[in-house]
Amino acid sequence: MVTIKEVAKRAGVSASTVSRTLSGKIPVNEETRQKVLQAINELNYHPNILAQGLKDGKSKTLGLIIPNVRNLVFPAAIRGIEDTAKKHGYTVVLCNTDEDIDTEKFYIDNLRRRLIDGFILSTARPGHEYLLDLKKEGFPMVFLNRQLGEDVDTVVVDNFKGAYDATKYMISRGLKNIALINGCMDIYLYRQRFDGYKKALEEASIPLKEELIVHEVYGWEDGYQAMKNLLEKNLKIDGVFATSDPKAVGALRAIKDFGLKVPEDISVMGFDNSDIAPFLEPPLTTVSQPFYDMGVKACERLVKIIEAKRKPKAKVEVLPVELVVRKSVI
Amino acid sequence: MVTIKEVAKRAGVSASTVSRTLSGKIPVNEETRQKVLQAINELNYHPNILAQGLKDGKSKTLGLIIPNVRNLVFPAAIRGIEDTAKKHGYTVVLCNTDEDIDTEKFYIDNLRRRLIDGFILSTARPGHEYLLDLKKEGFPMVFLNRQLGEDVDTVVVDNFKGAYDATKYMISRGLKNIALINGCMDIYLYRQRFDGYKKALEEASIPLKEELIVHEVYGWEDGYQAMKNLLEKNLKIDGVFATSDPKAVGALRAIKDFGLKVPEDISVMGFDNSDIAPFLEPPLTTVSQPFYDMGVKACERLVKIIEAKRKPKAKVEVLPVELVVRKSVI
DNA sequence: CTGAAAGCGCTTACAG
DNA sequence: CTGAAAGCGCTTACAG
Repeated sequence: MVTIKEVAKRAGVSASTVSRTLSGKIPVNEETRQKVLQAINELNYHPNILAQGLKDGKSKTLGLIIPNVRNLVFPAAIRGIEDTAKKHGYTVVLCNTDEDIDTEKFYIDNLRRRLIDGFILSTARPGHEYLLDLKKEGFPMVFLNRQLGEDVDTVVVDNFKGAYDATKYMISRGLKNIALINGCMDIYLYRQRFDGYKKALEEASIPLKEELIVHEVYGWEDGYQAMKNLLEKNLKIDGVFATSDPKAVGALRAIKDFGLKVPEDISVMGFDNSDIAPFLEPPLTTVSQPFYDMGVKACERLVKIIEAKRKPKAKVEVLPVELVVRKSVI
Repeated sequence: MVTIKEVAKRAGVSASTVSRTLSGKIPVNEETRQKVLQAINELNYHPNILAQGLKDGKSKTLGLIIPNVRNLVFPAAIRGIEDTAKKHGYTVVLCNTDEDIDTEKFYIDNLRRRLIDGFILSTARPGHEYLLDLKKEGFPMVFLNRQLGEDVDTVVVDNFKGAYDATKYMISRGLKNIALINGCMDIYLYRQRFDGYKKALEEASIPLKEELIVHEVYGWEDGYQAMKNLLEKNLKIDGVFATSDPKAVGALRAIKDFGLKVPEDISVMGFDNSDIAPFLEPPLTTVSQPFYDMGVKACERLVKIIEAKRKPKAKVEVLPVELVVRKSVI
């Protein structure tokens, strides 16, 4: 690669001058500026971004830490982040942790050694409080989808309302025995979704039935298993609210494999509105999360924090969700 | 962050000695080695990876360039790449090009300025021959899924055989009027899949019907549209081979929306065996590609090239595919 | 075996 | 406005 020295030589100036005409922050005589620009062009010079950053410890790189790209919800968010990062001259490193805290720590440590400028994390949950210290150290960071208090910038969705609306809708359709297939209760968003579900039942004076509720379900396979178990218990169930689309996909399959019809026998409600939802059979009624936008917002925020002279106060941004009615609820 | 100087000071040695005990390539007196190690521990020192690389122009970073993470086929491959990169101490930067060559060039240029050590690209097609020059320059690079001649290391799947087996299977099930919903013919893998389809028909003495073939279809929406058009023409069709799962997903939906049944009225064959395939309705019969493994293989190969003293000769690795029979073909 | 020096490719006070 | 020097955090010939 062509270096600044070669450009300097060709233009007959010092490296400092080349650097200055490039940065534009310090005035350079128009005539020499032209000479430098010409040399840059002739040599097709592109400054080494890493070397540029060495001095002030920046790398123009962002770390994105998620549980697993293979989870349906992430690709859209990743796209939002990546598109936004690109716009601001940043590059993004993708890290999968499988929810393992040691892997997460490994990545954080590793990326810091690469002078990473900031992190977007979708892995926050109890036990990950050390992230708050990182933040206190002044390290730029935003939480996406997951949250852990108010001290870190966060982009989430109104999970309570989403679940509440979803459940209320199911009730309005005459459903009375609505099972819940939920995720880990120590992840805040699943607790909120659980609360939304409870609240809607409560308002309709429908008693909560413990035997219809299953937590700690993760992904399609698990969703399939959870639904199957529920079905085999021969409980009275006319609907199931799966608090994520993957779980709904699994539940759908289990219900059909059990010989029942959706939504005639059992209605299914999802949460996410992932790309696949309209193509499922029946097309999935679900709660839409603006994943791409969440990615954009999170990334915009992170860049703002990184580039701010004075760090802004953390804020939790709650984006709206929307019930998308298709055919899986009667 | 703690620097090498601070460690040197604490251990009462020079920075050189710290560097040497860390690299282990040059002998250090056991006693001083211990002192250094202790200082490193006490200060919790982690060398700056970027600074380490500046000297020899390495960054321990890989660039992964794909059309779009939102395409169902990529997440698994990304996981394979990322897991493998991690194992070798590399980090991976994800770039989406939407098949736009200028975006691709932008990324390549940008990443080179970051001393990227090599690329994995899933975007090769006619018009991207400039990549071959990059390779000739000695730049480490491997193609994944897509190929462009024999001069670049490539990891692909036996696309011809996959399509041939798929079509042959459909024929063996008694299907005679098998439509083809295919991708861009200038992408080699789609040409191969087309060839496999043709060959199977030929062997069964079934004439190729141009009106049953549609190329240039990309993704679910497009797949839906293509199938709809086919259906509206009132052609005799008893099966459709969609050369990717997303297209199959769209076709499935279109057939059902048209009031027909799969597979009773029309059989559907996919290609990919993406995670969603078993959960579709009916569960999709398709050709399985080992995406995760392909990612692993591509990354292993890239690391090998990067770290080799003498660059090995390029080789095209063709992994086997497998027909996965489920319920969408009669 | 070990230290001082030079260098990787930049940027930025410091002089002038 | 411009150049020479110092420095970012490392590594690696070069001496000893």
